Amino acid sequence: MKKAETTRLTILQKAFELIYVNGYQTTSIDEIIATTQVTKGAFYYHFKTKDEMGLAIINEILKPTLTKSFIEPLQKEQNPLVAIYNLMDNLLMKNEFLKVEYGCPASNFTQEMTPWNVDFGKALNEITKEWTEVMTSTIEKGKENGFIRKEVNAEQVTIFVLSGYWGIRNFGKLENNKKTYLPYLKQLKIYLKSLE
Amino acid sequence: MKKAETTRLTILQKAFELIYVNGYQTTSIDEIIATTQVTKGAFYYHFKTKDEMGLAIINEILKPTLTKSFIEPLQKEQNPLVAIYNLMDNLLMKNEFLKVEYGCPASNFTQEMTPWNVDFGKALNEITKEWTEVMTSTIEKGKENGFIRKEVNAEQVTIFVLSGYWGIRNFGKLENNKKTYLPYLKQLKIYLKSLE
DNA sequence: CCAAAAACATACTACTTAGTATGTTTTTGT
DNA sequence: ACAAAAACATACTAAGTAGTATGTTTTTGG
Repeated sequence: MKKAETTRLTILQKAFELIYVNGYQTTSIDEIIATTQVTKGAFYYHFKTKDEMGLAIINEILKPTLTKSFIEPLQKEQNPLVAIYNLMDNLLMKNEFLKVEYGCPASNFTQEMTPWNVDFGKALNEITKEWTEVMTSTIEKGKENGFIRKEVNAEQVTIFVLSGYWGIRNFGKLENNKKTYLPYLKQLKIYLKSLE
Repeated sequence: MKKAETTRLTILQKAFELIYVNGYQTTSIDEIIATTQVTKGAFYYHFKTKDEMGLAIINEILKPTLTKSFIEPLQKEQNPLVAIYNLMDNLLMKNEFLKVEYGCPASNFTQEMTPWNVDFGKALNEITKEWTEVMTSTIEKGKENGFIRKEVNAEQVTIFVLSGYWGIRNFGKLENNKKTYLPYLKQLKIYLKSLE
């Protein structure tokens, strides 16, 4: 990788972490360049504005990250009910990067940036769309393979499950303890079983 | 009401609306005193800091509001499954104050303020605790009255339902359309029916 | 009615913010 | 090797921020 590209990526990655912890508004450019050891000139050579950087973070950091940890696991299991439960269990209890006190980065961004920044909303919507589409088609396949009852509405279940995930992340922030996730996971398991 | 109390309440109410729409960080004191027609001297006579005002908003505006629209409806119905569904339907589809593009004020506050402000977290946690306790006991009563199966875990269901609500609020922000709520509500109904 | 306290008004400060102007250094293609 | 472009560095600006200093007006209790 070229050195200039490295600089750019360093900014995006460090800024992403800072924003995940502190929020977008409260993470200043000065803070970003201080922790990355990059000067202001370098920063503004790579990004015209702070929002351009924010968009780049969503598209170049958040999106591939979520694809890897949210989407791929769904495609590797044949039984979608098992896949969904294991995905949630991994995201909530085992993922090393996602911290209970900081919530879900995608959810944080959505909460903080929409509706007042249209571009952010669009970019985040694309990510969500990808996730819901994959989960929906996974469920559909599960119906064909006899894992799930035929009368189950795949899209409804997807939205229901995703909502639960985002919501329990919020709950975790409040309680600041992963134990909060346990009753959610238990009930999720029961709910998923009801779809068999 | 005394005039001074009126001033204080005006500040809290207008600030609450501004924060609901724009977020806490991006709502400045100057903006608040401009829209309330209250001078800076008056503002800082009533509140020592911005955060003191924020806390007052949570305790004096948000808390009673949520009690009225989130908790009381649960206590007026005997069948908890009907009560929960109608509550969600009202909050999502019919409530005039809550707008799809701005989400749920309690959720917004939680997302934006915790964990970096401990006092905010505590105050918000109390509100949530109240809601979950009422919903849990409502479900327990429903078990005794034969509306809900005995083996259902009330606390699990409460957390599951509340998570879904917060999550779908986030979804609504992304889509900026109340229609997003419909598949969630349909699936919620099915889920609740499975508890009978 | 009138002094003391409460309530409000105005002008200011110190600091932070995103962004710019104007450089210098490094890389790159020929 | 060397000019041109890319990449980075430093010092600055203008606008905003929360909060303060120092007043004036209004209310209140005796």
